[in-house]
Amino acid sequence: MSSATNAEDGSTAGFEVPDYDVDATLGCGQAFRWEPVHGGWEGVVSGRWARVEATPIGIRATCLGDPEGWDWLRRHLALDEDLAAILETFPEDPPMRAAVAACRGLRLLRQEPWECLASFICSSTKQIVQIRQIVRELAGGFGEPVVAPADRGPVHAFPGPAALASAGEAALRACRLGFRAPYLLDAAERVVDGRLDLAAIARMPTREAREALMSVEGVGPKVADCVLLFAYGRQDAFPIDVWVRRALQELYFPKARRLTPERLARFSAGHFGPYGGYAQQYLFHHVRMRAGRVGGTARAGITPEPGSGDGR
DNA sequence: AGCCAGGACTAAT
DNA sequence: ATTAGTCATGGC
Repeated sequence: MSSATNAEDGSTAGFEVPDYDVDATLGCGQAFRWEPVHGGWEGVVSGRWARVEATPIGIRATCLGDPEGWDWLRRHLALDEDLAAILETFPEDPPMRAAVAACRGLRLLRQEPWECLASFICSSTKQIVQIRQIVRELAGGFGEPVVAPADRGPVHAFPGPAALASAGEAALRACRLGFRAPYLLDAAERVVDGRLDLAAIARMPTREAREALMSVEGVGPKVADCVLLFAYGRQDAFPIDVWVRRALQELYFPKARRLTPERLARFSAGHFGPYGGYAQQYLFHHVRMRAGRVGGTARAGITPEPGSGDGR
């Protein structure tokens, strides 16, 4: 930390961080509660409202109340991660190089497991803007109020499993969850009654942790990998969604007719190295930016389609 | 109006 | 062990 100021009702601190792209990190679809406000990003971390802005040498953060050393935010934002060392492990191929060139400074967050699991249960066959909407409604409906600047309107923490378990399926469906409502309910009930121990998962080998997560209804391989990667720091976990699947096919298997999920998973695990999940997020964000799906509406005619010949 | 979305589940081969 | 149908909902 290079500087800090403390007012009666809030604190601001500057952090020197090389290669930190705030927009890419908070807007790339790994987390759903950070929102762009007045040139910065605002969200709720560990029950606290926080604002983050990019500076020439790193980031500036603001919170209300006692920041208590900022470890909660430093950990969430992964400020201590050696990004350069991670990027060096990426494979030296043209698609990977292009992705890193396009969004260097993107970092994986360290999210709270329950919020991450619940959010990605809501994510299946939903657009990111809709996921953000669902998560916002869940927080507003069932989350604890959080102290925030008065002009922001009411801000709520993401609701804990007990709050969602007691909400009932109908109330969850009212948040536009659709068929995912019973899935989220199942997850909440498992955490509440102990069948799913989110703290124990942190200590499990990745394979075992993945199985434990997939015991929840509505949690398949992709959602489990997202939680392993975004919340549990298993940076070799490689979520394959429709965007990543298309990117892999177009960029690495332009001739292949169709590849089974198992074959793509095997290729990814072998090709992208110990930080494959990190590489995956670079590919994901790169193709979505290229398609105009980040920070606005899609531009006509650029949406990637299989066989459109953009890859090489 | 029709297609698609950071999928997973189920039933039928 | 693979494959199609189904599930809500909203953006484009």
